[in-house]
Amino acid sequence: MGRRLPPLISLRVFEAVARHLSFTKAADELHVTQAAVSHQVKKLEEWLGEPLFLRLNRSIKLTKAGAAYAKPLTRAYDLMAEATDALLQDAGPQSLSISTFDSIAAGWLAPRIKTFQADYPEVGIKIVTSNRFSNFIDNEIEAEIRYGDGDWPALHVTKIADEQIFPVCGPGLLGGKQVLKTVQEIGSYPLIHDEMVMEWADWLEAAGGSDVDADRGLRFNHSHIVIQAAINGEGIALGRSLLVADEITAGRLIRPFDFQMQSMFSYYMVCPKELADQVWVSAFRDWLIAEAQQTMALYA
Amino acid sequence: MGRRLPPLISLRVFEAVARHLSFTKAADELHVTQAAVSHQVKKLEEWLGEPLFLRLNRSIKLTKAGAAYAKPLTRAYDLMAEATDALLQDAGPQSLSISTFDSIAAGWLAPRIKTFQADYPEVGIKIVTSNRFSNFIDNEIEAEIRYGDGDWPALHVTKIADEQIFPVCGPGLLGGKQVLKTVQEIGSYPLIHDEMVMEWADWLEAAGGSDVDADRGLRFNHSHIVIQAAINGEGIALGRSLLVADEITAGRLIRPFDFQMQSMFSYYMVCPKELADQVWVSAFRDWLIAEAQQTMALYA
DNA sequence: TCCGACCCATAAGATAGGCTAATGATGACG
DNA sequence: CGTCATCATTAGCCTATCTTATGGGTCGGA
Repeated sequence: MGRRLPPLISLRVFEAVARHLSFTKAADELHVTQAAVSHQVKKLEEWLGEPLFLRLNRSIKLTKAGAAYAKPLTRAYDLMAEATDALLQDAGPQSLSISTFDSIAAGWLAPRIKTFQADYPEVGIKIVTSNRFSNFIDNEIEAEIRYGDGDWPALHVTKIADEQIFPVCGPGLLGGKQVLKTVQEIGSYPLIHDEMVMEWADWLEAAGGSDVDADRGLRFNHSHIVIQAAINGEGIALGRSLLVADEITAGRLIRPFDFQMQSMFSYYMVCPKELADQVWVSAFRDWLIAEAQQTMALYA
Repeated sequence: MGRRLPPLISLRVFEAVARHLSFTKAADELHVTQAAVSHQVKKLEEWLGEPLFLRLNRSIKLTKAGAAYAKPLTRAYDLMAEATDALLQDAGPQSLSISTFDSIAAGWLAPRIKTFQADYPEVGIKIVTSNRFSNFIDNEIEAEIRYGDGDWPALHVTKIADEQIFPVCGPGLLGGKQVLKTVQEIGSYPLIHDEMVMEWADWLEAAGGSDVDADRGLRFNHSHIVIQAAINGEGIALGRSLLVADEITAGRLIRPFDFQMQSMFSYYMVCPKELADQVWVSAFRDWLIAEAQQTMALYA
């Protein structure tokens, strides 16, 4: 006879519920829905043949049996978590190297990465910028943030965010006006072209301004420089939602016209398939998704 | 940030492997295949990004990290198991009432049940014999062992064993001979008919002895009495594999002719669906299956 | 007293993770 | 050397788990 243990997932869920005294809060902690928690608790109660919670109108209470049960479980899970942390700490100086393009690194990732570092101080994070995709062969990179169509069959791919394309310019450019009423007014200002994004002509057509002359102005192959030029008041550029978010929030860029068009490309995190579930890699992925969601909320 | 815990199933598997220092033995303990264990260990190692075992040729060794990890895990699972046992013990005098026909209770279940009791001394076991199926309405029965076709849609049904039908008789009946060479020789002895099993005529036809007169002899509606009559040398009866196993083992019955025919009915354990996963109910089910398998191994 | 907010339960359907079966690889042991 | 014992790997199935959507019940505020 081995040990007699209930279904482990149910146990874990029960323990979380017992700590929070709330199905909903436990669901948050475990990143599942309240319904899932309800199921698991019910399952455990049936397995034991014994109710663990009293369901009151707007709250729950542990039964006597439930309270007695929860205490050692909390202790057990603490032990596990401690042991896990200890192992992860000791397992040499862990490092996570992330590769991405300059523009993403400078315009979005670098300003945010410290919050990830704060959550996982034991991981050494290295950001490697490169303007070509990594092949992951030499094992020097664990993960890469890519802008593209998501079709990389040999790798583990997770979409981080879609991207919106819209005009941006320095706040002084419009001479007091904050917004343009018609697309056509864009024609009165110099344009800045970014070879990494769509053509102005395409955007203008989608926005209903195909009669505007789309060829005037400066042309760069680097989004970061485009953004700098726009901030400096050189003209109106097509901004990529993720890359201009901070400049807009800080007021260094404004959106003179609010039509936005979704790019055919998106941001993805990729990594070798065998690293997909590694704890730091997936922690980083979760963090990326959450940060991107927060950034993109600006454009909802 | 909640706790950082690996996939729980992988953890549990790892802990078992670490105790046994064997994937195969751990698989036995956990009632899964060796392949499943291999998968889970691999998964955990990938999650942690750290090997836990050294694979030697015919054995494994914990790595330093693995050994340090296993110890607190064992402690954690012990805590859980203790807490679970305590809860199950305290949760009032637990009882398990099992209903079944007289013949099964007397001929097979009763002589074996003490081994179940020994494994689970804290459960009060009650065997209720009845010659009709329980309706499970009054909640006085948790489970029932049925002989039939398995088609009870409102209940949780698990097959326990198929049944073989074959001739049995007391060892003295054949007057020194231990076996009969042909089916036809059965015609020289009195027959005992059991209304709960198939007709002798059907069995004889299947065995190639349709010319034997199948109507002679005593007729009972109770398998237990049929078996007693056979033991007493009253004639040859058709024995049900499960019910005559002990008598055969003890030498009180012999099989004069070794053709056996599978019954169209089997043994099933049924219980209300909501009790199917309750710990004692499923422990009993597991025990039943194991015992039946052992009994049926006689006839393989 | 009616409405909205908050909680947990339940049903139905989708999905992912775990399991199995089969087979391969490796080295030991007789 | 062949055989056995042990762990690894692959592919596919299946079931437990999760989600979405909904409902019922209660409390508090307008």
